[in-house]
Amino acid sequence: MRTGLDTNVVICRAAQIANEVGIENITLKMLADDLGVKSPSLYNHIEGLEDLKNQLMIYGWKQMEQKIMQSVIGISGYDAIKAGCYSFYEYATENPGVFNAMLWYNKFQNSETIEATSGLFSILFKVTSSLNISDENCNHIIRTLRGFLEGFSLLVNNKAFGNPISIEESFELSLNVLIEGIKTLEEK
Amino acid sequence: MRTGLDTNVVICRAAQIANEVGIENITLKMLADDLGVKSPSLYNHIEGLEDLKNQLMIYGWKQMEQKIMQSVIGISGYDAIKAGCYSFYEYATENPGVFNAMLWYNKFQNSETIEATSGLFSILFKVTSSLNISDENCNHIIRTLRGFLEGFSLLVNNKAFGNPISIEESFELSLNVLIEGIKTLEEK
DNA sequence: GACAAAAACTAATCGCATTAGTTATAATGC
DNA sequence: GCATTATAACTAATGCGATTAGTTTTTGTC
Repeated sequence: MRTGLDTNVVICRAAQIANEVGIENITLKMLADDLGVKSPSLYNHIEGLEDLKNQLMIYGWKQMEQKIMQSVIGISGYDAIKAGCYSFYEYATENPGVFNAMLWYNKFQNSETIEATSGLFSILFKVTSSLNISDENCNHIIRTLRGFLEGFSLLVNNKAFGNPISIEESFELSLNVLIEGIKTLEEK
Repeated sequence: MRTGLDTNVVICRAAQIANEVGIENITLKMLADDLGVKSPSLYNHIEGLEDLKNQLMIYGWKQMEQKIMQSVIGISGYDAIKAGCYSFYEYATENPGVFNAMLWYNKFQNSETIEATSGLFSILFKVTSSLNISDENCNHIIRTLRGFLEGFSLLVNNKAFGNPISIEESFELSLNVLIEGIKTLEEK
């Protein structure tokens, strides 16, 4: 029987499953069953489990890039930073499994990985460059934001925030704190 | 032959191995071989692989708590925040495998997990409470800092920072940005 | 309609986690 | 010192999922 799979379908379905069960629990058997196929058949489309996770990572970064890019259109300065950060956070928390893959395999390793995130960086750099801040400090700030966004999103996904105060408020306040801090780097 | 293992020895050795090969690559066989024992024997000391990783998480949080606590003795205010953050960062980057376990299993789930991190929070809360900031905002700020520290450390461990500017400088600047931002929350 | 390529399949291998049941060693009570 | 008991190791066996090899079936092309 010919099911008509291709790599794209496999990755997309895997993304959904990863979001449901967590990237660490996904198996090829599970994915194959879901697609109505035996697990060895998947090897026609992917190279194995590791490859699948890698592709999920790239898939995620590309999707996130799209989302952030769109959210930033037509705005600039700190508003743009805020909008971009919100998009990041939303994507990360709406797609926890894929986001974990993005974090886990977030190594600066091969050209494909670099390509997957380079678009995102160029957006960030364009946005921060419009402020009165030196290029070098822009690079530092991008790292600050990446760190915060990845860490905060991971904590939310892990339900690591125990006490009952609002997570949304924490995120909003965090962004304000960061932005106020960044303002002190502006050169007059 | 009686090797004289106990749970503590097993966890400590596992921590070292995790730091060397990564938490996702550790196997009971590897650990057993290293300890000069067959893998079923480990079940006398731990309940299985999942249990091991959980215990590594708790082990890590306790160690980090010690380190942070000591680094904060005798200082207060923003200096204490900075010192604590540096301790976090150092522990996380010097113990990448254990730190990954800490992140992975960082769910707010059972009493043991809560206990493992509660000491850390009470330190953080004491430090932030000495500032002129409302309790609610202190809680938000702690989340901000947690997010940043976990995310930044993870990025460093994953070697995710491609461009050649100094990571140490980025960390230092990030802390300054955060602190300047936090200052704007002070009530006069 | 014949042929080549692609995509599915079945069967088999391998490694590791885990369980069951056994043996040996240490610790305890007498 | 000796019997008893608990503990920690062992061997043997099971099971599951990833992966590989080799086969069959389908699809598209000439």
